[in-house]
Amino acid sequence: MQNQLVAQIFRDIAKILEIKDDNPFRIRAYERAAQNIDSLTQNIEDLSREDRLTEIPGIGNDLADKIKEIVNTGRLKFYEDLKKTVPQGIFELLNIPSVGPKTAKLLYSKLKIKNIEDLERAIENNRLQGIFGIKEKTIENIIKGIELLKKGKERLPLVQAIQIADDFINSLKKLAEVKMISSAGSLRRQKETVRDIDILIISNAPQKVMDIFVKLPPVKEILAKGQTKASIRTKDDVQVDCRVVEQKAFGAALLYFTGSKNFNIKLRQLAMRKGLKINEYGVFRKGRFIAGKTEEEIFKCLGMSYIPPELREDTGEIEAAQKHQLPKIIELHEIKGDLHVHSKWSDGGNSIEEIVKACQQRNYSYVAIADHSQSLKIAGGVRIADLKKKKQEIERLNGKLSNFRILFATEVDIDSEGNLDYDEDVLKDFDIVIAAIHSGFKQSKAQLTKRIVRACRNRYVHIIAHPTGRLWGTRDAYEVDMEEILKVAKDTHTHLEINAFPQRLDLDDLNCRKAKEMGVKLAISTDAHTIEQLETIRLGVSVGRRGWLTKEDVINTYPLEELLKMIRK
DNA sequence: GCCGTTTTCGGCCCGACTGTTTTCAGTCG
Repeated sequence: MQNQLVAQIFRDIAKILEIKDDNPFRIRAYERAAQNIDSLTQNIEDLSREDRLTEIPGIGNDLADKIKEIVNTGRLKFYEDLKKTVPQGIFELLNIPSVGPKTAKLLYSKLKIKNIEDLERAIENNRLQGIFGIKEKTIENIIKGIELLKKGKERLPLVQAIQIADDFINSLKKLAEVKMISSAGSLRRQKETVRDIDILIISNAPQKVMDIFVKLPPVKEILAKGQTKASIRTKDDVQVDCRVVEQKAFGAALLYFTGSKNFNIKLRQLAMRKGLKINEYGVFRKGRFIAGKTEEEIFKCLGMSYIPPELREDTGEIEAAQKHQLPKIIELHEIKGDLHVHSKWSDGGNSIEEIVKACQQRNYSYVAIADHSQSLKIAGGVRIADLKKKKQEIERLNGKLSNFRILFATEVDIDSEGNLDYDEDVLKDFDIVIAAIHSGFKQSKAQLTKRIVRACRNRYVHIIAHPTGRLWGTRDAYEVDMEEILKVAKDTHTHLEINAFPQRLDLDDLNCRKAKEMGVKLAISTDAHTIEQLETIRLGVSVGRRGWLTKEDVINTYPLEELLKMIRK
């Protein structure tokens, strides 16, 4: 899969062209191409071979030829020549907040600064003073920017971002001046990680709201503060942007502030062709305000269906909405049960009875108690001798329940060869068998793929849990051939899991979409080890929504009887 | 460099905030 390589080369080209002060539209063309290739669900090699590259939005004849060259030879002459025209490492400067292409170029042309180390030395030796266009404040901002970059603040996992945003929103919505408040940006789009937090407020007293916002307890530093917009940095170094508009612009502002950037550009272009102008204050025809209070009315006046925030990435949703062919993506309330919950029988914190109660409170009609298998001793894997007792307990509890069913399940370990940790005559007794890899992550891509494929081929395995094994901040996804796994999953009628555990969220949105296209149905499960964690199901649903899944694509939206029929191999 | 329900050429989203060059360029989202 060379998609990433191609996207990276195009991104680098865009940066070089930026420094060279090339045509900004040409630069954006490379950036847009890179982004669209990144969100592609197909292999770019396949598209190249089939001569279908120009079907990718933002790819014309020129870029198609460049992609072909990369795919066929692993390199691009244009890129290599271009690289020679700027000093190596100068892109590094663009990573510093407040330093853009103009400043980077200035620093190089005047002082021969070509990386961060050079820049730091120049600042120490007061060599920046006296450069045309650079004064005290700019130097200060560069120093701050370098500091920030060095802290290496990565993107924030969604679950943490939600927490921080909620803290701000809860403090602000108490104010009499705040009429309405909403998160926006990538948080509202429910991206798995976000870079900063965006908050939109409706108020008639913007200045007052701003004053209070920048003085809230978590605020460490004010980055910018104007009439209607302010940015701060929290004590944990998270940037929070706040924007205040008046009520009649709420929808327009929410739309603009939610993004994504490419989505906004596409939508505004489309409006332009209809003789309309969209900005964050509304939709205008010949300068006259015609819509803006709600997002719904804006989509309507563009002649398209409402696009949920999770889909706003310019990956085909706009075209689908114009034809009124957007799928009706899954909603939280459509989940009828959790298919991956751990109990005290292995390393979970709650008894089956407690789990059932919590699930009933969530209006579920079933839950699969999927404890670890025997070899996973560190996680209290259930010995074969104890399985019978566990099953008896479940049967006893089921006897007392009406309108709810506990499923006897296991999360059986896949060993380094792809063998399962229980024999088939044990597996056949479970209502649901989930198979998962818990060790040997460093094996080759081929071997890891083979292990999962073998598990899929087992006639008792219904679901593959957390198929790429990533643990956010701890472990990268292990490398597997997802295409191959999806093919086998389809052939063997096996389902893949979206694991809603906040550090996993895997399968990710892109692979979900790919799974759907290939006809593989998914399960959205929490892998909860305590009943509190059942709540994380909403994160899993968000991943599914971003992956264009409808309730029909997700097996645990079906009533119990249908579910059991559906998973039969 | 892409793209077309005005266009195969001539456009390309739009605005806030900051710092510095007193009318605007640079950066950001």
